[in-house]
Amino acid sequence: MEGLDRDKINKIILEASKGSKFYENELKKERQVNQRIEKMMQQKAKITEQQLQKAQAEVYKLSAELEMRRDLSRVIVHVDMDAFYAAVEMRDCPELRDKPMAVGSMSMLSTSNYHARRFGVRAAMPGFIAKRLCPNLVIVPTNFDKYRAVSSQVREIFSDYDPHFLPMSLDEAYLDITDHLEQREHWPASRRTYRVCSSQTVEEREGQMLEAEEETDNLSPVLFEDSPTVSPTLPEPAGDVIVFGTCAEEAVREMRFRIEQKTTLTASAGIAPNMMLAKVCSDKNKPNGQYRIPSEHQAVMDFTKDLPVRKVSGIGKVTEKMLGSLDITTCAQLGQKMALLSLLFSETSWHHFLQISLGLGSTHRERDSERKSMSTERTFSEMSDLEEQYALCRELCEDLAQDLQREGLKGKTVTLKLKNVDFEVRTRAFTLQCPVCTTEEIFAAAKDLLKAEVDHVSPQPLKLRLMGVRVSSFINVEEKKPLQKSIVGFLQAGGSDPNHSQRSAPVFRTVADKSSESPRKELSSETGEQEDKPKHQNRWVIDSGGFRAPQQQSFFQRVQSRRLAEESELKAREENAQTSNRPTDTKPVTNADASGPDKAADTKSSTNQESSPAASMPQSLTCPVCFRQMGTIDLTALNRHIDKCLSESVTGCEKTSIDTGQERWSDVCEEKKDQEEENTTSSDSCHSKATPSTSEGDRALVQDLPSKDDGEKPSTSVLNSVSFSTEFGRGGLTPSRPNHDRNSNDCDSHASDHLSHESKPTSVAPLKMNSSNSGGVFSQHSKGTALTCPVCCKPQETDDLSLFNRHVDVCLNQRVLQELRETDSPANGNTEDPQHILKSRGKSKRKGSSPPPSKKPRAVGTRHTIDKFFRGGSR
DNA sequence: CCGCAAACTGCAG
DNA sequence: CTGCGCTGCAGTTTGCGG
Repeated sequence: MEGLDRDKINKIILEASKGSKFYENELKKERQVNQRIEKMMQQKAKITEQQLQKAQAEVYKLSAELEMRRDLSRVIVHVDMDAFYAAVEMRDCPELRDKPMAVGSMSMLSTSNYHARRFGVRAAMPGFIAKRLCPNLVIVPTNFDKYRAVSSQVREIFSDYDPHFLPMSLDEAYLDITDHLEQREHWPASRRTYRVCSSQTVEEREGQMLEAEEETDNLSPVLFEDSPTVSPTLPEPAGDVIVFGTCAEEAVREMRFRIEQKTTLTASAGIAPNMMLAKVCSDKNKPNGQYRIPSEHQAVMDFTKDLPVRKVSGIGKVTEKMLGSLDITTCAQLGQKMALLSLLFSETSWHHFLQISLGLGSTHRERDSERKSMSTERTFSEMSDLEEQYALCRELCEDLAQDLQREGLKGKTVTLKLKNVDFEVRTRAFTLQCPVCTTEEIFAAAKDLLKAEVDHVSPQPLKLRLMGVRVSSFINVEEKKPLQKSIVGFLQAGGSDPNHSQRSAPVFRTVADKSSESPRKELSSETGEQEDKPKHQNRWVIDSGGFRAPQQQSFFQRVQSRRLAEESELKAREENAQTSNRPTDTKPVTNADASGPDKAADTKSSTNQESSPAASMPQSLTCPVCFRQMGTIDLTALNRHIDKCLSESVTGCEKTSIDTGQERWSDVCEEKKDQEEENTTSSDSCHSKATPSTSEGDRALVQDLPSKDDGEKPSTSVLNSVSFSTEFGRGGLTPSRPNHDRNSNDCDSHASDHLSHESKPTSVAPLKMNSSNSGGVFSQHSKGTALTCPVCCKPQETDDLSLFNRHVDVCLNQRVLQELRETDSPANGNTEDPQHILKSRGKSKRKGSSPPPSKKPRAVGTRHTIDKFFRGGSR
């Protein structure tokens, strides 16, 4: 069988890249790394024997501590599908089976089959280079829908062994099978018996068998050195029955067998006492093999001893090189040089190194982390035209805004990323006063950043090959929980209405992500605890079945929630794609449109802080009564709108007819939409559009209000209702309610966040209610059933749950307003500057989550910090 | 000195 | 014939202002 040797491969790759801009940049990066190493060596030269001894003592101490905490009680499995994308494509297209093929494009490959790997064709290699290595290479475009489908099949099997398994990607997951093994011990053989019933024909299976043998012959023997106990990888002829044992190896073998039966794809697995080792193990007998490190101290140390550091997840090319310059290539050497490393690297880094050298890793999941940023970027052929660049920037903002809104996120920091034709990357960031999520808001910031960069290089034009936009610093959604619990009682009282309680009482559940109801159904075991989510992301959602209070999750439980969220997100996306035409009120109206002429002048005239994107960027206001996003900062318009809302509240709920409300709103939106469309034609016009006229008196009122320019407290002279609305809207605490998006129930948490400050427990209810996909609260009702509002107890003439929920919102918010009017005057703290609240909150969050800054000069980025490992541990 | 934001880097999949 | 991705996280460095 043909193939290429390593030298030849390297030579071809070099020749293909040499002289290119990319290559030049690579060389430049390499020189930078070398400089880093040089600096490190200089430091090393200065280290005294005494320092080293002291450091050694510290290392010993920490090692002992870590050793004491070593947990060998868990059996962790890392499963990795073999050449996943390629394998799926080969399965579905038999002609590809005996050809070298890869999945991806001419510019980048995602993966390649084992056939192609013999030519040096690898993942993350550009297709055109792969073609030089292997001219016969077939490149198949990616088909993620297909991979997702297969992935979910595989995950179903995973959940039989660990319902809380942790998926890392479509083709990879960690499982904790400790509990499974305990149960399995007592299982009768019949429960571990599987019949080989493949949909494949015998010939097909034989063909596969041949291929497997073929590959085995051609690949390095080390790669295929299987664990002693591993049984033949391919199923026996049809009709046969396989009985798997009860030990860990047998359980994993059974799992792999089932995967292959179900998908005809093979997987590799690693079994070890922690995730770090399991991951390394899964690679050991790839493809279609498994390897186990027994849960014994000596076995772990034996394995770790000769393990190349590069094999460990988190040690990349640069770290490998830096360690290599200190003569460290294996984990044993890593351990021997820990004292030195502790003097040369940051605390975070050397702690990580120490863990690796001891063969330690996490044995359970850290708490589910929330998303920290969202971005989109695009590579293209050289672009120097300014107009084009701005247009692209806007396009990216648009895409990003859509994604943000889909997840109900708003962030304060906008980052622009640029890569020029020389592959030099620059990022420019700006942090706004208020969190944003709409196209116009993001673009307003991004275009200023772009302009700054254009100015910076002028008179030369910016020659770009990539542009990206990122939003981060999402508003804190924590600290809302107690209140959310308190709403339960309230809602239950309301929910006792026969109309929706008779079938099955509405149930509150906490979910990690808003839209996770549907996928949950697919899961095999539906125990209560497994659905409960960690505190910090509790959201109440109605479901059928019975009331469940939130509980702390243990171990891998959170993982499942994350997976559910992922899956549901996928679903949501698909749904979104199908319903491309949104109602007119969906698009949050742009801010730039709404900014008055004075604003425009502001941005253009000055260069100080005031003209920064934050200052020039108007924020969107949200009506505190009906919670609709105004899409404008025109306070006059908002006031008028609130007046209407309030006057309706006085006359009673039934008057706040959902229908009329919507009509009115869509009228407003039509207006705004027109403006927006006009504006999109020219990026410069963004600041030049004034909102619909305002009277002089109104204008005065507006100017009295706090602006993001000063961030001061609102003037006490403003009308009650206005200061209220300002607090809600400007502070970013009110959920922006994209009433358009059926999938978004998003921002409820933010609202309760706000209300928690107000100490108005009962008032929070409605926000939680409009969450679920189907419209929220009473998603249980059957078609045609009349719905009765739990607040005003009036039957609603609508079948549409989202409308109904909105009505409930309105009712409840009117209650809130009433209560606030009765008990709170602006003087007793309700007018506290929302900016201030946000800011202090942001602070406290960061404090909790970020490790102390390191003082060490040279450090390597490490993915897993020791803090993280400890967090889940006994400390 | 601290805290923060910005800019940049490394890493994984 | 050309020609090296996208997303997200975490960590480090630097400069600023209190």
